[in-house]
Amino acid sequence: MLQLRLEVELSCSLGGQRKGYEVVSGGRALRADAERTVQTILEAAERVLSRNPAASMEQIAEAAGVARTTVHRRFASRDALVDAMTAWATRQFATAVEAQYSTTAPPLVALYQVTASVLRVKIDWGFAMSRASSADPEVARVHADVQAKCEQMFRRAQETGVLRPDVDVTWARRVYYALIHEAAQSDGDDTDALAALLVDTLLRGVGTDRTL
Amino acid sequence: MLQLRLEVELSCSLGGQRKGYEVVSGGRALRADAERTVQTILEAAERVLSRNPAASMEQIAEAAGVARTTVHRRFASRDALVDAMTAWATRQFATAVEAQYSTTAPPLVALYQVTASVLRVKIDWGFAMSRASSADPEVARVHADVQAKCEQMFRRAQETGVLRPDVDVTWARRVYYALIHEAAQSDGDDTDALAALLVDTLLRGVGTDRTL
DNA sequence: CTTAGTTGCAACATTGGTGTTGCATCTACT
DNA sequence: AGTAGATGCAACACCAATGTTGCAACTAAG
Repeated sequence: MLQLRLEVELSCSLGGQRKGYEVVSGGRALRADAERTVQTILEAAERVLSRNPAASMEQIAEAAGVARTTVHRRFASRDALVDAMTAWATRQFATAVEAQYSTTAPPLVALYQVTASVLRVKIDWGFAMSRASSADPEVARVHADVQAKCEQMFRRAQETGVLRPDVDVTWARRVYYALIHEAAQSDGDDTDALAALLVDTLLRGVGTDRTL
Repeated sequence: MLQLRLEVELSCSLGGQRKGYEVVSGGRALRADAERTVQTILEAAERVLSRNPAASMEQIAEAAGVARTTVHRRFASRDALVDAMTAWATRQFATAVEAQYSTTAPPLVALYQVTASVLRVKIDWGFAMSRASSADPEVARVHADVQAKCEQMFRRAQETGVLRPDVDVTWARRVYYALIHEAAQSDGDDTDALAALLVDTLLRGVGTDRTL
């Protein structure tokens, strides 16, 4: 809880916007309990929508333990709610990447650390993060930015001789994203082990060396 | 067109059911032009729903170039339409696998051929195929069946020394599926090259041999 | 304590999608 | 050519989800 509020302010200063989520109230500060309610709703929405993207506001409200009217009081519309989720998740995502990404660390170390960090976010905010093509230009910018960073990292890995020189960097990134998506569906909670498995698979594949 | 009808009959004999799609007409044979309309609708639905899963019947009908009422005449409900798509795609899928799968061919050859074959179906029927958890038990059976075949193939590959003995077969299959999903999003039409790239990535990864 | 903010509840209006029907027109098949 | 089947169109009923409002009860914060 405390951590969440911290992240809000952190990301607000990063994003340069007043509030991450689109609340109905046109800019007035929310009382502490209301702020908590907003978070509860966002988390419930993620939980419900990741299972059923067509779920109704009623189901989301129920999962959050609030009345449907409360949801509508905090989010102007269904779209606004989803946009808020996307914005929130995107900021978590950006924070996770920025905390681990480094152009100076050895590519392999950077890759492993970023992977573990991103996996944690992806597991909790899978639905919201899958909406990279959002109406919010800020969200699009962050995703494009991270994607660029990712390919840059792979290029550097290629120069260092970690990645094969004959593989297309874009393809490598797509494979990486696909593996993250798949790994995030796992049930265990050991994200470090998961990240290790993921990176190992990404680099070595599942075959023996003498293959082909 | 001709090929489509052929496949229908082929799969009907395989599946053991009267009709693949759930038409409204309770069992009467459709006139040839109506049969074509059904196909057109299924293809349009796939095209539209793969872009927007929440698209309306109106949009589907428009994409198919028919009136909305016609869609409702052929499919009892929205669910029935989607189920029909799933059933159809699943049969294409099963056919593609069965045509290429072999327990006698070298695992690597089998893997490559199945991949290319499945990719072709997946590119055209991505939405319908993503609905593996269908109400239709036949669909679930086929998917479970293919999945089992897949893991069996990987086990065999492990025994032959093509797959590393320390990788979990289930994980290998999940990675394989994830790569197919990702590769199917590509735009080019050279499925053979795509399959080659996919299998190469699956087995060798994107890293150099000396990695780790 | 006081007040402004928050919430639940009940009731309501609205809307977009779904599914149905009747009829006129057209067409595949015999 | 004749007929059963297929389609388009307009009109309708229906419903579930969305979004709104007023009010009473509660509570965080000064």
